[in-house]
Formats: sequence, C-alpha cells, structure tokens
Amino acid sequence: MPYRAVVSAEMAKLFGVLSHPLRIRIIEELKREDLSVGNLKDILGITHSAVSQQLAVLRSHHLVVEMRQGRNVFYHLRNPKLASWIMDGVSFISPDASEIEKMMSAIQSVKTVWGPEAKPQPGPKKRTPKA
Amino acid sequence: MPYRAVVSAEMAKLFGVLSHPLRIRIIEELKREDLSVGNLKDILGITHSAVSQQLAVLRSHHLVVEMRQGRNVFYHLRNPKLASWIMDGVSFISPDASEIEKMMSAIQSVKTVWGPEAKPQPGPKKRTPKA
DNA sequence: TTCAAATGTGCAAGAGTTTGAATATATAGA
DNA sequence: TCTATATATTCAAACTCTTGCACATTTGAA
Repeated sequence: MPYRAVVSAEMAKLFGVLSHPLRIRIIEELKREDLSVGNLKDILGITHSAVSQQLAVLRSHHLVVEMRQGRNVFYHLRNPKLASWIMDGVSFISPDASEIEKMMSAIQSVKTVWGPEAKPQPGPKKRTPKA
Repeated sequence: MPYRAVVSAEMAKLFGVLSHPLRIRIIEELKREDLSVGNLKDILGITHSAVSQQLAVLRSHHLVVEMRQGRNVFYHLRNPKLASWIMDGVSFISPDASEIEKMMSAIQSVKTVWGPEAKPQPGPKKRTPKA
C-alpha cells in the first residue's frame, strides 16, 4: 500500500477520534489537569457511562493514559501538545454566516480559557469531588 | 449554549469532515496545485462520482473553493495552511505500541501503591495508616 | 482476619441517528 | 448532440446515548 494512503488512513482515524464534541472537551479539560471519570462527569454534566465510553475511545487510540489511585482512575494527556494543536485548528472552522459573530466571540473566549499553554503537571491534583 | 460547547461542536464538525482518507488525500494534493475532478479521479484511482461526493463535503464546509475553466471545474484550497496543520497532526497518530502505554500506566499505578512515601492522595479521603 | 456495603468505573445490548459506497439520473458547458 | 460534474436514492455499516449489570477498591464491622 502506498505510504500516502497509509498516512491518510491513520490521520483519518485520528480525526475520527476527535470528531466528537465531548472528546474535544475532555482533551481540553485534561490539558489543565488530570481528572477522573467522576470529575469529568460533573464538569461536562453527562452520565458517568457516557464519560467512560468517550474515554475508552481516547484510550484505545492512546491519546490519554490512565492512572489508578485508590478507587479513582485519573486520566492524563499522553501528549499535551495535542490540545494546543487542536486549538490551532479553530482558524479553519467556518460557521454559518448568521452565526459568525457569536462564533467569533466564543472563539475568543475559549482561547483565553483553553489558551496557548498550560503549566506542566507532575501528577494528578486534587479536585474537590463534590459539595 | 456555553461558548466551550459551541467551539467544541464546531471543531468536532471540522474533524468529522477530515475523518476520511480520501478527503485528506484531496487536501494534500490540492496543496501542490489546483486540480479538477478528472485529475483527482486519476490520481486517487477512484470513480469521478466518489471524487465529486468527497469534494461536496469539503465544499459545504468551505475548505475548498471551485473555479470553473471551460468544461472543467478546478478546486483550490481556501486556506493553504490547512494542509500544513493536518500534517502537523501526524505526531499524534499512534501506531500499535499499545504495550508501552499500558506499562507506563501500570508503573504509575504501582508507584502510588508501593511508592516511597504516602503523598496526599487525590481521593475522597486520604488514609494515614498503611497496612 | 473475614465479610459485606458503598463508591468509582467498565462493559454489553438496545433503539435511534448518521455516514459511505454504488448505481442511476440530472444539469451545465462545448 | 457529447463530455464533465453534480445530485438523488438505496442499503448496509458505524456511531452514540441510555439502561442495567459486573468488577475492583476501600471502608467499617464482626
């Protein structure tokens, strides 16, 4: 098989993994700090099962790695540059003309939150679980 | 809708458009020069209908623009940086080296359990005594 | 120690939705 | 007309969410 087809197929798989809003949000949240399924469930406001399934997709493609600590499993970005690379891609999105203004301000907002760089993390940090 | 969800959804759409080997190949070929459906049909070795279908997807998301010349329609990358950005993503594809990550996460897990000293654990409770 | 409950996580099966390939048909220009 | 593209239809496959249950770990009690 020609190398072009091989690389295109691999890249297509990667893009397929990233072609889901929740998976993108998970990656961007993991850029800030390592999080457990329970943490992500609260942050994203979805069921633990949905979080687990999306994490399974990311895990199966080795974009995240899991680290068990007690009864929690903390997830961690294998390559933190992935989150930055994804954000670089916002230059190429083209919303409908009617929504351009909303999109532009939304992009500005995420840039400040999911901004250019995150500080390195030695290990999972404690995020107050609840209450 | 919160801006994070808006941008994540738009990015997911973009990734969805790119999650097909032929569409990636088309983009990379268009980086070199503008091409017609017939050109791409020969280069990719597929039917003109398949080429047209994939181009329609790229067109609907404004990643390519069409320019008619005589009876041919030449396609052109709207933002040439797109092809470069896609190629930057090859750093994140993971050819089957799954054993390495499993081992790394296993080592991390062991460190937390058999580790030298009981650091504050990111669980709901931390346990002082160790069995 | 041994046992059972509580919590966090993963997995399987279902329905509903989306996507891709192939064929056929339609449109536009020479 | 003929040629180059585009679109529509069809069916099969893949995706996602929800529900329910199973497994692993910790805690507390016997």
